[in-house]
Amino acid sequence: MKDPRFAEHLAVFVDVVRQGSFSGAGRRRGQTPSAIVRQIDALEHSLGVPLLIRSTRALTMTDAGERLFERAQPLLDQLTDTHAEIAAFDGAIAGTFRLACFPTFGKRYVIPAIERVMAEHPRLTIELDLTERLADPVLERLDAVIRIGRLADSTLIASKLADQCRLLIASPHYLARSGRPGTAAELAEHRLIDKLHGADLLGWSDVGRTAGGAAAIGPAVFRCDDFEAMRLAARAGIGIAFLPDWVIGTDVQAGELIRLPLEDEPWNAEPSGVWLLRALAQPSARLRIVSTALRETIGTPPVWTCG
Amino acid sequence: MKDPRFAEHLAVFVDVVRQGSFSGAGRRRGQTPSAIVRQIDALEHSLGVPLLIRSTRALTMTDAGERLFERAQPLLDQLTDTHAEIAAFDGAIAGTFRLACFPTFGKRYVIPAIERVMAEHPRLTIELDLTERLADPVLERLDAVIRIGRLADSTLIASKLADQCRLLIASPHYLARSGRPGTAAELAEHRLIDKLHGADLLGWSDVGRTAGGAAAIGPAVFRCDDFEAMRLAARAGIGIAFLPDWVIGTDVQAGELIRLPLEDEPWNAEPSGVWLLRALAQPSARLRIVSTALRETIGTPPVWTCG
DNA sequence: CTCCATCTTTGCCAAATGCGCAAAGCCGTT
DNA sequence: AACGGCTTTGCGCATTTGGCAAAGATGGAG
Repeated sequence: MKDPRFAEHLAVFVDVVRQGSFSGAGRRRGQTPSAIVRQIDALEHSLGVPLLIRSTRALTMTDAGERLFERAQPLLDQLTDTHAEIAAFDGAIAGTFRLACFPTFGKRYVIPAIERVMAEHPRLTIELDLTERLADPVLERLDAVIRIGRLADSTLIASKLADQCRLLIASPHYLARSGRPGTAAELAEHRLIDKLHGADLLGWSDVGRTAGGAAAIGPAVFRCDDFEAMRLAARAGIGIAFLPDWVIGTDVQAGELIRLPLEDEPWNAEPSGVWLLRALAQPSARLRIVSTALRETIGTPPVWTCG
Repeated sequence: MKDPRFAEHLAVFVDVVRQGSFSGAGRRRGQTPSAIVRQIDALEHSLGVPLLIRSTRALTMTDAGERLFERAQPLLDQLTDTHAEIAAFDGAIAGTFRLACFPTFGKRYVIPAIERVMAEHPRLTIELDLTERLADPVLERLDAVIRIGRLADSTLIASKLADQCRLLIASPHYLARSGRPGTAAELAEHRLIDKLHGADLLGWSDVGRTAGGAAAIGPAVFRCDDFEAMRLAARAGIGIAFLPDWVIGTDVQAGELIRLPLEDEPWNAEPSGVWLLRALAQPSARLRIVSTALRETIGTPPVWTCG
């Protein structure tokens, strides 16, 4: 075909129509409006007919554009399905797998899992994005992201890697020195370790809220954006921390940190977990292998679980 | 989809399988084997599985490759058909139309036709390749080529623009000075005008062959690769020329050149013509417009026809 | 009516990509 | 063993792509 980039530009065109603007499509794709405009110009030039009638506030399709839009989605779906079908072959795993997750989880569990996968599949390469942000697999062209906590509704497909709980914990010598709180209200008299710029799914507000009445939170004397640092601060006796069990579960098991199960921990009443999220319905062979390795590394029940 | 170039590389993959080698696919596409290899590498990397088992003599597909090959052709056909369907909308003609033809034909008939088309469609742009070569529309990414004479079988789709004949002609004063040959054999005693590096479909050998026995060809005293120059040489009385009627038809009509219909011109026994050839089954809107303009410029019967 | 926010467009330029070239090595045939 | 034609890959260069910034358009809010 004369225009090898036809399918590529077609997908851009569909995004423009769906989003209603070049700017919207650009945000969706992580590109500037000028880049989008140029790709649509290339498509129109290749076809020799205009597809869109533009103004700065309204974008409408021509007859040709409407016809193309009708035809485009099934075509793009078939391309996507075919890509996924072939990518699911696992005779010989190669290529790049891109994953985003929280830094602490990544260092603790993902890297060990991936070490093993790469040993077994030398031609596989990994790009691991350790970030506190909620990465978007579609926008950032990731194969998967690991999300922790409760999931917001989205078009992403989730598979559960493990359960998780959030634990109130302190070191034994902190408790010996400052007393052991018996209720959530008593936390007001204690020194707390807080997350500096945490994601929405973590934070003391859950403890305050589920204990009833006004949040009874004491002063945060140590704030940091890194789970690992918070764990070390807790072990050092700086204060009481509120952390996921995958961060401190093994310290609790070892007696280095003491769990404070105040009021039966209502913040764990609803199920919560560690999830692997992907955009495509059909998992690629790489994703299945990485998923399996993660589950094996995490264990069943997870290695961080406290009785 | 993660790989925007998937469809593009898919088409390359299909060519590689069809041609049986990277080198063959490269020749088909006008690219070097290294460029083809890289595109296949990109495809395999994107899919994460090998598609081809390579050696320097044999290229075989893996299971994944076979499956992809099965799926690819219908997909690529649908893309091509969709492109063609949309390109056939002629609400507003724009884009580039690429055409190749012989220089003399181009200057005499194509440029006047295209002048008119571009006046009517200001957003249309034309790339006109005036060449003595037989241009390949697929390889050179042309919308169409004009071929003259009898057509070799090919996958190209031909529509006839006009009939053509080849004529033996000389100027009146050449004939007055050198005598008028009555048979093909008598040409041996005359001075001839020949084409320097002509294409297969033109040349004195046809005159010699159809007149029976050994070719009775006189000395070529003027050789040139340009039809227009040959026409001017004939008018100047340099010798006898053997040219298509679209080159010298109007000179014969005006009496400036005399047609020599030796032995009922057996070289015109089989039909011959001027053809517009394209690669795609469905003509684009641009092609229809250019085709119509060419027919109108050439006329019915052609303006060059001699009674 | 004015202002503002957000859009599209386009020239310019930097960054990224793709490809040709050339060389090395492989492989089947002669 | 030699040869022809293949694949592969490093390198350099040309081309393409896309971000930036500025200009102008447009609808809604005040």
